[in-house]
Amino acid sequence: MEKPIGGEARERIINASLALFSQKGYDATRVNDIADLACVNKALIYYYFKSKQDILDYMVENLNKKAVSIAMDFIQSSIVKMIKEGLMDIYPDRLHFTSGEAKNLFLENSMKLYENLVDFVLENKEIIRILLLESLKRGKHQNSLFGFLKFMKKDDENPIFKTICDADPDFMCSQDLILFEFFFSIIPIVNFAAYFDEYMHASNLNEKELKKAFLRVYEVITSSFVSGSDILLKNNKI
Amino acid sequence: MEKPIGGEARERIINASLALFSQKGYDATRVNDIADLACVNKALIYYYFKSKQDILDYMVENLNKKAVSIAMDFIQSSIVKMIKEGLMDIYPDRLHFTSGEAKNLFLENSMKLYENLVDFVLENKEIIRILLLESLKRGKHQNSLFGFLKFMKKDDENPIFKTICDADPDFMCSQDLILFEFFFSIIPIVNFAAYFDEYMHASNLNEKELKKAFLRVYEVITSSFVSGSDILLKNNKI
Amino acid sequence: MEKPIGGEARERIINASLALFSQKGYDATRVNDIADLACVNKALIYYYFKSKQDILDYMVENLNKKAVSIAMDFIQSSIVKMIKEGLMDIYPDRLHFTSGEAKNLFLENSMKLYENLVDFVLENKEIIRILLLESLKRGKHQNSLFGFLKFMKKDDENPIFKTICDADPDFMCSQDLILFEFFFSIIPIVNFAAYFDEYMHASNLNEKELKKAFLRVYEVITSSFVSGSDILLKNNKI
Amino acid sequence: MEKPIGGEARERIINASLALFSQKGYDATRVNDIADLACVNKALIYYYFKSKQDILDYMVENLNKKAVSIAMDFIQSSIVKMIKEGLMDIYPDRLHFTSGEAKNLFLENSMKLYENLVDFVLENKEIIRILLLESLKRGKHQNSLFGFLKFMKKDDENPIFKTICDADPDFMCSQDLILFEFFFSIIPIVNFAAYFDEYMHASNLNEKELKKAFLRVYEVITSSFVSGSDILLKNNKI
DNA sequence: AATGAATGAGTATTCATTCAT
DNA sequence: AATGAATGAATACTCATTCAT
Repeated sequence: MEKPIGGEARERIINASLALFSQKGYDATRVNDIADLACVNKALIYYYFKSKQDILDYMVENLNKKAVSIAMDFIQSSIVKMIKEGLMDIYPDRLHFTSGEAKNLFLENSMKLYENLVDFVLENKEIIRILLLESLKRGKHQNSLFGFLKFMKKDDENPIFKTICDADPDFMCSQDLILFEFFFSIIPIVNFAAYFDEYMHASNLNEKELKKAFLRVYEVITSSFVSGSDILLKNNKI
Repeated sequence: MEKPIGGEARERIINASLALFSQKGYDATRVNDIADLACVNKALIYYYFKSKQDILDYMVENLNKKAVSIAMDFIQSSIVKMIKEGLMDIYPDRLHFTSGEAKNLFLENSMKLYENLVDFVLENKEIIRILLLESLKRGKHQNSLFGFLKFMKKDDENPIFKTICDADPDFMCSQDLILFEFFFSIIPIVNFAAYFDEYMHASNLNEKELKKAFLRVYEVITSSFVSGSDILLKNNKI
Repeated sequence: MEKPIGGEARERIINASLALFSQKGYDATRVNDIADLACVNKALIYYYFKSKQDILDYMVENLNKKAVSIAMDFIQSSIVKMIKEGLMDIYPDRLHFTSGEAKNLFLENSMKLYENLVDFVLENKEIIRILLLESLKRGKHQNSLFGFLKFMKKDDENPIFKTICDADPDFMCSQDLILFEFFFSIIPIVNFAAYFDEYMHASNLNEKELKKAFLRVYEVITSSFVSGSDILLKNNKI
Repeated sequence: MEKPIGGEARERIINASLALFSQKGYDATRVNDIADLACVNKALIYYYFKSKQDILDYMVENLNKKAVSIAMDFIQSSIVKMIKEGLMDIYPDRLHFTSGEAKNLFLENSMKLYENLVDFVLENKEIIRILLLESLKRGKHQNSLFGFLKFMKKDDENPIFKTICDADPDFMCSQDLILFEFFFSIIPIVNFAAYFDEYMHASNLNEKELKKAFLRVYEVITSSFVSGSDILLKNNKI
C-alpha cells in the first residue's frame, strides 16, 4: 500500500464505495475492493461505518440532502425573492403574479432549475446510478426514485406545477401530467446522468455538447407538452 | 414455438430465477433461493444450466429473440404486405409510398407498433427489470439496453425513422432526434414496465387505465415532438 | 486431512463440539477447530447446523431429553409398577403406601435413582460441564441448571419429595429443603461430573472408587439431613 | 489498604471488567464493551493493563489475597489469641486445648469463620462467578477453585481439620471427608454466591433471609456429617 | 493521563459449484 | 432426471492491540 494521497481516510472510503457501487452495483462490490481502492485497512471501514449497507445509506441520505438543498435554493432565489419584491404572492391554492413580466421571470427561473437539475444529476451521476440500481430492487432504497419525484409532483409544495395551473386556471393537474412528469421528466433526466458516459462515448459528442443537446430536447418536450395538454385532457375526460 | 428442452423442473427454475433476479437483482440472488422457490434440488439447477450466469444469459437471449420477433412481425405485417399490395416500395435510402392513404396507413401501423411494444415490455416486465439492472452495471449485459435501442435507432434497419424522413425530406435525422428516441422513448417505455407495479400502486389506477394513460402521454409527446422539431433543428444548427 | 474414522460426519461434528466446548468453553471454541477435530470441511458444519450456537442448542436440548427420559424411567419402573401391583396409590396431594415394606421398596428405588443420576451425569460429564459454563453466563441457557432442578423440586411432579412428606405428614416441604436440594444435591452432583477428571487425578482414586465414595458421602448427607430436618424446621418457624 | 495505583479511570475499568466478565464470561467480553461501560477510551485500558488477560489475572490475584487475608484473620483472632491466653497449643501434628471450654470457644469461632466465608463470597460474587467459569475451562485459572480448596483441605495449614482430629483422635481424615469438604462445602458455598441473585429471585426471599437459610442448612449438614461420620468410616474401611 | 485512528490476524458464515449415487 | 453430501474460496465483519500525538 502506497502512502495515501488525498483527503481523510473516511473520504477515500466514501469515494471508493461510490465508484465501485456505481460500476458493479452494491451487491457485487466487495468490502475488500473498497479497502483496496481507498488504500485503507479493511477494518478501518468498520471504524467509520457500521456495515457495508451503512456506507450506501450514508450516500443516499447525502444525495437526498443535496437534492432538497437545490429545491430550497430555487425557492429562496425565486419565490421568496419575488415575493419580497412584490412580484408574486402565495395564495392558499396557487401562486399569483402581479404582471406578465413577473410570470415570465418565474418561468425563466424554472427553466434554470431544470438546468441546475441537469448539472446536479451529472455531478452526482455515480450515486444516481446507484440509486437507480437500488430503486429497481425491492429493498431498502426502492423508494429513493419515487421520493425524488416528490418535489416535482403535483402537490402543495410544488411551485412549478402551481405556476402552470396559475397561467391557465382551466388546466387541471391531471394524472396524465404526473405520469408525464415521472416517466418523461424525472426518469429521462436521471437516466441521462446514469448513462451519460456510455451515451457520450456512443454519440461522439463531448460533455458540453451532450448536456446542451439534452436540455434542448427536454425544453422542446416540456413546452410542447404544455401546449399539447388540451389533447391529453380531452382524452382524460372520456 | 420450438420443442421445449428439459422438463417442467427446468421451467420452474427459469421462472424462479426470473422472479428473484427481478426482485433482488442478479448478484443478491442465491442459487439456494432459486432452488427453494423452484422446489428443485440445488444440484439439478446445474444439470440444466452451466452456472448461475448461464441462467441469466439464457433469459436475456430469450428476450432479444422475442424483441426481434416483434420487429419482424411489424415488418412482415406492414412493410412486406404493403409492398406486395403495391402500396409502397423500398428505395435504396428511404421508403416510398404510392399515395397519401398508404402513408397514413403506415403511420397507423407505426402507432400500433408502439402499442405492441408497451404490451411487450409489460408482458416481460420482470426480465426488463433485470435487464435495466444489468445495463446499469458495467458488466456482461451492459449493452442490453443500448442493444434494445438498435432497432429504434437511425440506421438502415429502422423503418420508423425512414418513414418520418420520407414524410419530410428536409427533416434530417439529427443527433437530437436519436437522443430523443433514447431518453424520451426507449428509456420511458422500459422504465414504465420496470416500475409498472409500483406506479400502479402509487397512482391508484388499474392495469388497463395506467397502460392507456401511458400510451396517451406517449402519443402526445411523440407527435408534438415531430411538430416541434423545427425548433430543435434551429438550435442544432447554431 | 486423514481419512476420517468413525460414524457420519454429523456425528463427528457433534462429538468434536462436545469435546471443545467442554474444554475451552463455547465462546473460546472456534468453528475452525471443530472442523479440524471432526475432520470435516468447515462449510459442512453449516450444512448440518444453522450456526455455532445451533450446535450448542442441539446438545443442550438433547441432554434435557435424556434427563427427562431418566425421570420417566424411574416413574415407570417404580411408581407405575408399584401402583399396578397394589403397593401404592397416588392421592391428590401425596403418595400413599399400603405397607411399610412398600415404602422401603420405594425408598430403595429412590436411592437407585440417585445412582442412576450419578451414572448419567458422569456419562454426560462433557455436556454437563458446558451446561454449567452456560448457566453461569447470563445468556440463552442460563436456566439450564435451574431447569435441571425442576424434577427435584417441591412440586406436584416430584415423587421423591412426596414420599418424604408422606412418611412424616408434619414435615412440610420448607424452603430450606429446596435450598438443600439445590445447593447440596444438584450442585454437588453436577459439579462432581464437571470436575470428575480433575478430582480423580488429584485424589489418586480410580473411576470406580471415586464414584462409590461420592455416593457414600451423598447418602450420608441425604439421610442425615432428613433426620436433622427437625432442627431446620425449628429455625424456619422463627 | 495499600496506596491505590492509578486514578479513578483504572478503578472504573476494573469494575466494568468485573461486571462484564461475570455476566458474559471472559471470552465473550469485548475490550470495547469494557471501555464503553467504564467510560474510558479503549486505548487507556492498555495504558493500565498489559492485555485483557492481564485484567482477569489482576482480579483473580486480588481475590486470592483477600481469601488468604480472611484465613489469616481467623488464625490471628482465634489461634494466636488463644495461644497467647494459654487456652491452646500447637503440637507438631495437631492442636491441643487446655480445657473443654477452650475447645468449644474454638468451635464457635470456626462457625463464625463459615459465616465470614459466606459474607466473603457474597461480597465477591462477581469474581467468584468468573472464577467458577474459568475453573470449568482447562485454562490458566482452572486451578483457582482447587486452590480455594487448599485452606479447607486436610493438610498442615488447615486448622479446622486439626480441630476435629484433635477432638476425636480416632477420627481419621479420610478421603471421604475431603470429598465432602470439596463437593458439599466449597462447591455449594461458591455456587451459592454465583447463583445468589438468580436463586433469590426464584425463591422470593430477600438477601438477608436467603443468607440465613443457607447458613442454617449448611450448619445442619456440617454437624450431622460429623455425627454421621462413623457410617462413612465404616464404609470406607471395606 | 488520554485519545482518535489504524491494523493484522482472525471468525463465523456464505456461496457457487461439484461429486457420487 | 434427481439428490444428499461435500468443498474451496470467498465474504462481511470483529477484535485485541498498537501508534502517534
